[in-house]
Amino acid sequence: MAEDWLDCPALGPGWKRREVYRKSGVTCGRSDTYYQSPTGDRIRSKVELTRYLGPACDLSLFDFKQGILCYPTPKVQAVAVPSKKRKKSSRSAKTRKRQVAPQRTEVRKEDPRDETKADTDTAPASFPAPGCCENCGISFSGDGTGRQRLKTLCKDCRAQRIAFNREQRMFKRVGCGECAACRVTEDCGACSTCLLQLPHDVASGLFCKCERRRCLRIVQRSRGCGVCRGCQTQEDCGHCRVCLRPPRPGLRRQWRCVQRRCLRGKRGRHRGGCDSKMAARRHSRAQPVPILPTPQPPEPPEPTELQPYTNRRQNRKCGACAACLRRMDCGRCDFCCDKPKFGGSNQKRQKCRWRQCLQFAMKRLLPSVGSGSEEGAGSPPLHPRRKRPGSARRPHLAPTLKPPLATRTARPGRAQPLMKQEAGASFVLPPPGTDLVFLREGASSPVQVPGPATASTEAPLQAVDLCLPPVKQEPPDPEEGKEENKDGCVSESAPEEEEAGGPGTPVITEIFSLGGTRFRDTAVWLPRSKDLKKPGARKQ
DNA sequence: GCCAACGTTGGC
DNA sequence: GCCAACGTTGGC
Repeated sequence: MAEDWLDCPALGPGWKRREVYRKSGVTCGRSDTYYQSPTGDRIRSKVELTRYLGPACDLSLFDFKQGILCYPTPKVQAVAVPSKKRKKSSRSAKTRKRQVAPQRTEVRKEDPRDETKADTDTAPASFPAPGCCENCGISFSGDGTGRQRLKTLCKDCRAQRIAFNREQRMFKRVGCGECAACRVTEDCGACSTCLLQLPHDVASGLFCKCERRRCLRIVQRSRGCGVCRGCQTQEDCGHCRVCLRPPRPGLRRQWRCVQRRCLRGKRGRHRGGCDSKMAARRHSRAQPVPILPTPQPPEPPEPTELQPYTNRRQNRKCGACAACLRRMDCGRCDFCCDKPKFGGSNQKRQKCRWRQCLQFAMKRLLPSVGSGSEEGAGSPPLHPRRKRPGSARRPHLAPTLKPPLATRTARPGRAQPLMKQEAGASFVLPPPGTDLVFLREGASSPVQVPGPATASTEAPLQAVDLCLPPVKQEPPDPEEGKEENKDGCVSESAPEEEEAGGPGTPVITEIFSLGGTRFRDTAVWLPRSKDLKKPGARKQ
């Protein structure tokens, strides 16, 4: 990837340009031109470039597609080039940039202020000295990679890390083929995976193998590899953002010093597992596994298809639910805030949470829900923005569409059957300006608004008006109890992750969007929804 | 497993 | 040309 970037002297030193030809789709062959600033920012259009450089830069002579100046007058040179050169050393350029994108929080390492002040609030303190590899410590010059997390590694270490990760994924998918576990050919029939009859979807990368057949070469994260620089560091550095972070009252989690985090992965995996959840499940299996009372065999996953756009892209819109019918971005959710039109930095690039199709989200969560019975589920979208005649299904489903998601995330016996029962009817449109989420009493999860008949006749449904701005009310730290309380291990996650999914995120869509795998969060806010009908009830 | 980041593509 | 947002990937 980095090899594709070519210097673009027209914009000044450090600017790079890349031309990418679309390899598939209806626009196959079309080329897109991207630029990369000396600080690593990606620019996709002339508008963005103008926005990036600020109004002082006159780009009228700059041919964005070609990356050249039509008239190499000193005007553009005088403005564009020096301004970018100064960007590293002057404050004005950066200030200008922030005026354009006020929410941009990325901190560029070249800012000399970073060198003079220990700005651990903004600067990623995990970065070693500028230009030094986090792993081996050698100094290296950036090669233009856009990945922030890879920027801390030199080329060799990065390649090593990526190769290692790929290998681990492969082990998770198909195993090494050599270890004892991989040589086991039959399921044990007694582990939780076998008992739950989770689909053994090896080909799609799902980790639903019988626990005794999981590759032994999968590295467990919670221990560390023990050999990398991070693992071998014995003492906290005392100056990273974790060490400098003042203790927060009530926050039980402890963070591992940035300099002591494993740089590879973790070693010494438990037998047959790759993550803490699996480990927890195995731990709970220490006692003889009781014979479950005839577990309900999961319904065979039906084909979960909204209308695909293309071979590669899938239509995520049913066109009928309230979210699909919503025309305007809320402008408040995190995805909206990320959008350039709202002043964001365009990093997440996701649809407004309030506009993310509920039907699609349901299907992602519960693939068997409403299939075939709901317009939008098996029929073409009502308002297909992206249609692709004759498009074929993807060869395999996207990871978030895979069946075990439901069995993994849904609360067994409660939410899933309920949602199965109710999906399939059309949605009730909320009154203009409002978004309604219906909650069935006793349900462990929010239920999409069912059809009018169901909604009106089937008591007791409760409508919770989430009038905009639908702001998550003081969400309990989802991190707490998620990692820390599981085993008391010191988490390696960065402190800022606590603020993930910050305020302003619509509750319902946060659960359903982005993979729709936050069912666990329903446990967090469900009681709150109950509280709504019981004023005075204790807030969780 | 989950999420953030971002490459990529559809369509206006 | 530009934007919206889908889909993949690296990291935690």
